[in-house]
Amino acid sequence: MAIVRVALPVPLPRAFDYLADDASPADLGRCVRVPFGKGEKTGVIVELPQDGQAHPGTLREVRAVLRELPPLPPDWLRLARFASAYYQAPLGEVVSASLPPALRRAALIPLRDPTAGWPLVLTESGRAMLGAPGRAGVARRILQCLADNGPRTRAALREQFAGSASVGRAIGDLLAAGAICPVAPPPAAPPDLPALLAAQTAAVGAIAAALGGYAAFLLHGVTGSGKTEVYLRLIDRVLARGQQALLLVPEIGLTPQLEGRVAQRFPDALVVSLHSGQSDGARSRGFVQALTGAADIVLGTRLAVFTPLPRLGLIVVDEEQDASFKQQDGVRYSARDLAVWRAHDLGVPVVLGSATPSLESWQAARRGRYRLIDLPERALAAAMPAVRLVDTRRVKLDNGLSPALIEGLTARLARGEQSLVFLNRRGYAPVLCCAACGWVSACTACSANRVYHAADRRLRCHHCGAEAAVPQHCPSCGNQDLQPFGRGTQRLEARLDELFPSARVLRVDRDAARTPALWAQMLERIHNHEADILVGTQMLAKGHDFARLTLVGVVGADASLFAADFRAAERLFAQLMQVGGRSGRADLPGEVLVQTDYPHHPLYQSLQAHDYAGFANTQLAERRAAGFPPFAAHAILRAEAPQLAQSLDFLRRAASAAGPLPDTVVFYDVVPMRLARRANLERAQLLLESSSRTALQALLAAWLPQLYALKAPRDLYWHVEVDPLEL
DNA sequence: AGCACGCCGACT
DNA sequence: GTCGGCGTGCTC
Repeated sequence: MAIVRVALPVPLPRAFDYLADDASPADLGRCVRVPFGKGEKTGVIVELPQDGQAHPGTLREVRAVLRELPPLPPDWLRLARFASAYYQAPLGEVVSASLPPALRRAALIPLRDPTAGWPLVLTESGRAMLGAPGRAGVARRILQCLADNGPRTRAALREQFAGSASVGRAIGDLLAAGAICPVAPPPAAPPDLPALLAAQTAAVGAIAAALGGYAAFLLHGVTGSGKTEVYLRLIDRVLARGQQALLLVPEIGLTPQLEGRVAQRFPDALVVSLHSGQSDGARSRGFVQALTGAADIVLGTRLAVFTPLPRLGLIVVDEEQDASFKQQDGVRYSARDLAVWRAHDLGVPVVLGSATPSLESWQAARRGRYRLIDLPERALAAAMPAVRLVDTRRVKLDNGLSPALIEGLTARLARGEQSLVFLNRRGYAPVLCCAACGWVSACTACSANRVYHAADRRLRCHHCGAEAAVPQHCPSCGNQDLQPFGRGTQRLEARLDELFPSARVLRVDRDAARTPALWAQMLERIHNHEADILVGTQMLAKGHDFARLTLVGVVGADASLFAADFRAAERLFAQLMQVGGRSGRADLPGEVLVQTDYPHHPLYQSLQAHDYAGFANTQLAERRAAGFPPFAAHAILRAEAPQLAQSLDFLRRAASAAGPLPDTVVFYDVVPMRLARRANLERAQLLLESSSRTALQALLAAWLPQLYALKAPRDLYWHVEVDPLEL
């Protein structure tokens, strides 16, 4: 009787052994259903131990092995193992975080839909995971129609299939699977007609020459320099070699155009999208298509780095500096770093693309660990936008708007062009105050203030989501005079409406674009020029081409200039470059107005000169002097509990459990977190720093078992984060 | 994480 | 006399 070692989705730092009468080495990487405690769980066979190990005679038997799907390939298991070891997370947790939810829960009764050719797996509830037969039928007809007539939008498909009851849901499936596009794709620039820039050609050549072996490239190209075109050309080469390509993007929901562009560019390839916003079925289908090798291109967010790809030939990480590549709960991995490891492990090239690379990647390029490729010019003859710094110390601001910005907006309106006012703070005002007694709209569950939302007259905590109606009078002293303090997008929107009564002002933030449908609708309105002035946050900064947008006004950027976080400047620079890049992308020249009290600050000076390298090198010098990443490695142990004392106590005991420290590793003091209380939990942390990543890893590996052994209250949660982005 | 077992307060 | 609080311990 063979023994299999199974990784299970439980927060225990070990795998579990089971008996399996017919298991063979071919079952390594297969999903299994096993008894666990009182119940049953689905896991993955990660090893076939030769002996019975520590539990002879006490092993229970595997209930079922899913043999109808190919096993997860060995390189996938290596990746999961590495992530587990590096991020100090149980292998079972990594494995279950990598599997689509439906596959994790699947009762492992495989079927095959002979007509669609899609493997189906029945879930426990009896629902077919990859779409019920009725829906699959409709979906097939839609796909056939697409094949016959070329890409269609959702609206066009609705019209064509009017009367079919399940067409809406089938379209939803297809959208979620990335087979069709929610927004009409922009007319593709004919790939050969404005010919490629010389720099693009060189980039494609250099990277393509490396196909077939490991090489890491940092593709540094300003917004609009044509990085995407380089990726597409490379993918083309990869497909020609009979291989699969993996393209990781920050937030796929924000860039539906890319899905359309990829699908349109490779009509004969199977393009699969993977992101957390998808339905179970769609995600599972994409995962299975990748695993079987049916998918040619996988386009996905951070979780897609774990997609099994038997023919993988190239990994691309677009906007590699983006913080959303870092998983912030559960297994706290960096998809970008795992992508590099995976490429190295598999012997394929990896391309990290960015206009403003992370300082980690920039330093790696300076040291020659990554090969730097520059795309210095904007493609399509569009010039870089002119950046103007508006000194706000000597001018009177109108609700935060400088005369220069108001003038700029007026001029754009007169010319029929679009403007964007960027303010990274949603709501009307960040806090409501009582003028008489000093009461502020504090959150009862967090150490933060609740934001005043004028649109629905609510006070809302942006950290825990708690909300309440705006009080009629001060809850503390009864005074009726409650003042909004500070500025958010809603307040700017209101003022712009007053200032420009004839303009169509459109606010685009997470509140206004709550759902994907609303967001898509807003994008459509912007593209159709049904808005003159956009007021937006972050959301609007990423990867959108708005042809008639020629002015970007930046308001309130100074706030992050002197923030305590040592990465604040890096993030601000990237954000401003990114949002500035929205200006003037087509034939119209663009302008960026940055309002600031510190026009001579080096960050703004570099921004004005479009000098990323200058900024990055200055920052790196400071980081080196301070002994911060990338010249040191960080890890954080965090604890949260109802009482701060419990969290602090746990961390102090954890620190002593580590015993005497090697002199390469420093433990900082146990401190409450910056936002100490969140959702009624008191949080504290312990920062570890080392000049040697290896030493830090060794210490963590030895320390973790001690942490698991520590006694802690039932309601205390702790986790380790390796390479944290925020301290 | 679930889910047991296991000892101390307010109820039919 | 029981139902139920959550403290401690285990899951191949």
